Amino acid sequence: MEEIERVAIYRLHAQFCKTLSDANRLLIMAELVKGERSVSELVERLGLQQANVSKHLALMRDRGLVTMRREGASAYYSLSDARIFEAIKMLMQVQADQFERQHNLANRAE
Amino acid sequence: MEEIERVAIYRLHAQFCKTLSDANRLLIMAELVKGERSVSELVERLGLQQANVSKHLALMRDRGLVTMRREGASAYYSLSDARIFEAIKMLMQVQADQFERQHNLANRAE
DNA sequence: AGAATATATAACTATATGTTCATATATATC
DNA sequence: GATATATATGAACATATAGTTATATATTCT
Repeated sequence: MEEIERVAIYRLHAQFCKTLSDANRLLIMAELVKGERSVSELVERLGLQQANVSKHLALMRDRGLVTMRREGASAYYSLSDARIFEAIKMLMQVQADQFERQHNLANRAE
Repeated sequence: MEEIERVAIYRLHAQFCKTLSDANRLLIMAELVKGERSVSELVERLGLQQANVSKHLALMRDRGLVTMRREGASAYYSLSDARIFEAIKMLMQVQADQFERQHNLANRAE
């Protein structure tokens, strides 16, 4: 693989990862992993502004993390691929393990 | 789990994910997954500025993604947990699959 | 001690991003 | 067709972040 192509791929993937790097978007995904939700359901459950939720969803849709289904005036969103939340969980576990390790070290130091 | 705590956890995790959301940092991690590297090795292989690499490494170290070992004047970095790159690979695969799916749809439409 | 090498950091600039408010668009209901 | 409801979007602002240049710190070698 050429170096230029390689860099381009990582640039693209960085943008994909950037979509995971906002707390509100992670909360939205944690909600969607339970099942399909409409915008207003997300607004109500997460206590965010409607415009804010719509914007996050538009971004996530652009980048292929969620899909949308229209039903009347409502828009129902779902995760496009279960592995996305699998990866998130895996990373959260790494972080949790590190936190615990640090905690143990701190205790042993007392 | 309380809602406030839940949000705090996702905020922390978002910061962790944010560390994955830069192309140069992903390139650094792709290099480190092959094995320990010094700063100058990374600078040479990736063609980035030394100050830039040092900054990214400092950030990654702060957030627990890499560990550092000093040897003389050199600093050797490695990934702190193999699962980090596993998660990255998983997400890249999701993206690759989506790309392929879109490509197939485009071909079928011709 | 002084020079050379390796890494880190501070200051600065440019750019990207999240949030909010206001408004637009689309669908359903009367 | 007018009104209400659901969602999307544009403008504006504040903030965060990446990259660069210059410099500081630390270590090795002579």
